[in-house]
Amino acid sequence: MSNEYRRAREQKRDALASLGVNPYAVRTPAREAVAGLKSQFEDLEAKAKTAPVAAGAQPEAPTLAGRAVAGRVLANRKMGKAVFVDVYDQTGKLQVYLNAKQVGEQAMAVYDNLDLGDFVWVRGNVQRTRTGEVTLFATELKFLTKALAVPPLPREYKDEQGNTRHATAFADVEQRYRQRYLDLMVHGDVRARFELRSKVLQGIREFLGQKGYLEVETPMLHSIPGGARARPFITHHNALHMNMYMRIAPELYLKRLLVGGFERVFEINRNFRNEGIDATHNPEFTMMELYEAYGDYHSMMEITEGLIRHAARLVRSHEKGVAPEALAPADLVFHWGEVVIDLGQPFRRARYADLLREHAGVDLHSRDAVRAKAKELGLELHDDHYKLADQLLEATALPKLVQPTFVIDYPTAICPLTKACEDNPAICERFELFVNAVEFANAFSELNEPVEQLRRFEEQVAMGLKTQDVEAPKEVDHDYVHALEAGMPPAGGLGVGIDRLCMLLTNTHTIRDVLLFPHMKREGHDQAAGAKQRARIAAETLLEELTSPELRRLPGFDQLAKQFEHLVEFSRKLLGNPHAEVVPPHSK
RNA sequence: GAACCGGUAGCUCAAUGGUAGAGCAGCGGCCUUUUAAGCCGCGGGUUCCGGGUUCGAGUCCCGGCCGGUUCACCA
Repeated sequence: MSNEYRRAREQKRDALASLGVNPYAVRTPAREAVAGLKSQFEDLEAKAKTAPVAAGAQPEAPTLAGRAVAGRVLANRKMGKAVFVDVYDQTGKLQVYLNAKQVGEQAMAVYDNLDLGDFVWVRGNVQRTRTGEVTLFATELKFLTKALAVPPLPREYKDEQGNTRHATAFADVEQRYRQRYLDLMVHGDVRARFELRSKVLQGIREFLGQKGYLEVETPMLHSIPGGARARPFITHHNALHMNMYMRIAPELYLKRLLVGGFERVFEINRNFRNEGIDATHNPEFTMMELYEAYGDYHSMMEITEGLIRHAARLVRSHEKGVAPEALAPADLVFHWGEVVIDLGQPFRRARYADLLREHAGVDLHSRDAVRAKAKELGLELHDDHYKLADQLLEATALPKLVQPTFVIDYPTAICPLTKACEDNPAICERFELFVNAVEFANAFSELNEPVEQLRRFEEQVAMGLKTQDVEAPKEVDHDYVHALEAGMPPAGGLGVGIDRLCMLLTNTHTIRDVLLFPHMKREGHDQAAGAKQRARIAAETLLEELTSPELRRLPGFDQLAKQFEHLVEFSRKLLGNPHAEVVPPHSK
């Protein structure tokens, strides 16, 4: 039985309590980080080696006396009355030697109730053992926390050639995502990747801060979803009696700030899109968006390049343990799966229409040529000419874009928020950055003409209604148009997918590996249970709506209410007679 | 949404249709500088779930759940 393990640990927990030891200690005495302690010891050794020794005198073994560390015990080697345990903290592993003579009988009684996975604090003298391991010889032991579950054990060892090897522990990909805490506990490389992710974010904030950008937070709950083309998550605000949408993009709010007088703003936060999950998509993903008054898509290209390069520097500097200034140009070469990406080189710029001509052999504006080529390639034939052209570009040119490439000058027809080029209204000032065919950034010279913006919004809504497009906006954000009427300076705007950037900079091939807690289907929750849950929420929502006075006043309400009585009755049966769950919340 | 692959002890993995095993971890014992410590002994299983075929199913068949990969869709 799996309970066997837990039972043994519970018994030890109780044994600790009867020894007068709190198995979940409240306070931890002062301590040092393992890595710092180890390097201090090595410095001491280096000094001892060069220090002159008096003739005939025995050189003393270098010792750091009375030092303490705290961490999780993940290995236990018992050697008669001597014991070696490996204590891990965030910075590394330290071997600890325990012996009744030095640490005392009481502490050894505590040790007897120690399991792998428990947390301890130890104080003692740091020395090297005869086998060469830096070791803390404990004189004090304090028990900190009992782990009732058995941890998966890290297996790191030296092979015959003396190389450090890792044996697989906790290899089930699914469980590693679901129980990321165990994955992190066991896999140092996973922790390292998330440290690098933090560096990427730090790098971006640093870079933008230096350029005078203000970091802001705009709403995550929107009453009208906008700023991108995507299906939103819908939620409901009880007190306000209104539906709300998890934001699909912060764009329209950030541009309101330009109207308000901020000239450089950025936001790093999640966007939510109700779409499928795969190697490059998670329902919530982190986006950096910035807006620069008096900028345009040219200034956005410069800042994109600078930003990515700066983040890359910080990542490499952290990996190599050297200052960013000390990095060589070759350090900005990143291996990403099969390909090698040089982020030190200036990014290529290529016109949309030129790429289409080069790789598909067609003119962007020629309906017949685009359609014929798409047909030839067996693409789904979209009615909309420029959408079809976009698919054609995606199928032909994008896979060829391995090194960072700004694809510039998009057709205006597929860019509702972008300013058209002055000399050609069919083309607009937008770019997307591709690396190895993956979209990394999207930017444009922002459309700031209220009348034109309203026209495009209305066209989108009308088109969406006509084509039953679930992703098309359902409503025009009139307040945004009002904001533009108040006057927004010419501006450049940029969005960078942070998760994908982290994938590139950490040589990772699925977005789940750069997300601490990627979304997964619920376990042990079958379709029937899921359907019941949804039905209950639907019933509750409807019941709440029925209590609203506005609805009661509408003609036909009585009939609706009567019909609903039946629905409630059936619901009760269906949901297993949970009376309490289907009683109208405000019914009187 | 489709195809393929996978799910066995706490962890990593075995097991031609024929009594479900090993290493680590656990429990008991020996060992005072080990390090994937070692040695002796002992426990440990809803083989993802539900059906079916069979004298007999971890294994074969059908359905379902969860995951991975590729494709499609999406941006």
